[in-house]
Parts: sequence; structure tokens; C-alpha cells
Amino acid sequence: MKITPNPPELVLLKALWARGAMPVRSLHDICAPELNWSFSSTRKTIERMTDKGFVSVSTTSKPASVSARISKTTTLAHMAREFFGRVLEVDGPLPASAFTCSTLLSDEELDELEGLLGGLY
Amino acid sequence: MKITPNPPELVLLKALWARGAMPVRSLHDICAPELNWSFSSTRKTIERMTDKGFVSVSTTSKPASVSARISKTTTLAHMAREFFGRVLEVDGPLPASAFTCSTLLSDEELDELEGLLGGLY
DNA sequence: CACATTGTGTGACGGCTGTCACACGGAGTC
DNA sequence: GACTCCGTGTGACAGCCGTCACACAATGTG
Repeated sequence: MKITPNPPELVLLKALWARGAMPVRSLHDICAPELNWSFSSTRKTIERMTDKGFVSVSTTSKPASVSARISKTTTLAHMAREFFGRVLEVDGPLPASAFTCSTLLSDEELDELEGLLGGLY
Repeated sequence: MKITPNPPELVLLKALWARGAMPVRSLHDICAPELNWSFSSTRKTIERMTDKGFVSVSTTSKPASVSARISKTTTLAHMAREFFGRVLEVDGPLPASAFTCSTLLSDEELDELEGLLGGLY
């Protein structure tokens, strides 16, 4: 299972992680300024992310609602490990210090990440 | 100027950084086990890297020789900054500690990187 | 009900990437 | 000189990505 979202996908995922499931339109409104693209692009990207298993779309309610299917910490852990391994060729466990200055992570999430990073190699 | 080599390109660049300019065939022989692809692929990738300005090919000598045109430290600094900024949303200077466990970098290179990373935002 | 807005299905297209294959000319070998 | 191997120019093709547009159904509003 590949779990490395590309840049636009990561933007959408971050919004979902931060604010939970929401209708496609809302997600678009939140991310459009950053992505600077049209509603069609948001929809298509979500479609592709669905195929990859990154999100799921629930059509039970009126405007279909999107939710993340992969967790923030495991995704970031994968991406970090990929980057450090491939680019910097770090073999051992990653230094948690690399993440403490991230504005993305709460203390609990940092703890979780640390656990994931140690055991992932 | 974009300066973010994709994965196969980075493999070739690393070999060039480590061993200096060399004929295409030698570069292929060194990287093929890791890339697991054919000589044609190496050649085509080098061609594309030439277009991007990542390497240059000198045809003055008999078997044309490839050399890196972008430096290891600036390239890694760009990639690291891109990753930390986009994925982890780190705004300030990156912690040098993130690099000390890399098996790629000498002490002087670490110093250089640290300088680049501090002033790059 | 007629119209305007929103949601959804689907198709498209050019660029980059990964990955070759083919063909041809020069160089070394018998 | 004929054959073989290597270097080089070039073309190809499918898959993913960024980015829409079009068409139609559903829904709200006067």
C-alpha cells in the first residue's frame, strides 16, 4: 500500500485532519486559496485519492462528505522515513528533535510519531 | 530554477558527487544495481538531467563524461527545506540535528549545510 | 412552474516520469 | 575487409499529475 500523498493531496489531507470530515465544497473553499485552482481540480483530486484509499466519500447524507482514511501521524511518519532514508540516507531511528519545531503536531501526536519512527525500520 | 531531482536522478547525482565525473557507462554500472533498470534508462535520465541543468556531458574526450552541475550541499539544503516546509510546516531555521545522523555528509559539509539552512528562508 | 444555483459523472489534454527498443556509425579483432 | 561490440541519436509508450470543461440531475426560490 503506497501511502505518500503528492503535494496537492497533502494539502487536502491536512485540512481534513485539522477539521474532520466535511462536504467537498467546504474542503474546496478551505484549500482553494492555497492550491489556487478550480473546484473541478479539487473534485478530481479527491476522486483519485479515493482510488488510492487516502479518503472516503460518504454519500449517505445530502452533500457527499469526505473524510480522511489515513491517519496524520502514520502518514507523516511514512513520509519522513522515506525522505530521511532516500535523501539523507539515515538508517537508524529518526531524531524526534526533527519534528518538535513543526507547527503541525500536538504533544501527544509528537509522542505517537516518536513511537512510529523508532519502530519503523 | 527548479532544483529538486526526482528519485532516480538523485541516485545518479549521489554517485557523481561521491566519485566525480565519469563516463556514462561507468555511472550506469555503479547505479544499475540500485535502480534496477537498463542502460537506455540511465542514458535517457541523464539526457533529461542535462536539459534541467543538473549535469553536463563533456564530449571532448572519447567516451563522453558526465559531471554534476549542482552541488551536493545546496541540493540537499533545497530538498530539506522543501520537505520541512511543505510537509511538516516548519518555518524557522531547521535544526542541524536533523542531519547529523546522515551517513552522507562530512563534518565540513554539515557546517556548510547548517549555514545554508539558516539563511534560506 | 420556470429559473438559478449546486452537486455529480465523465472526459480531456499536455507535461513529467519510468522505462525501454531500434538503428546507425566508429573502433577493435582476426 | 568482415564481424562484433560499444557509444550515441532518437523515438516510443503507458502511467501519473495538474488542471480544467462540459453536461446533466437535483434542489432551492420567486
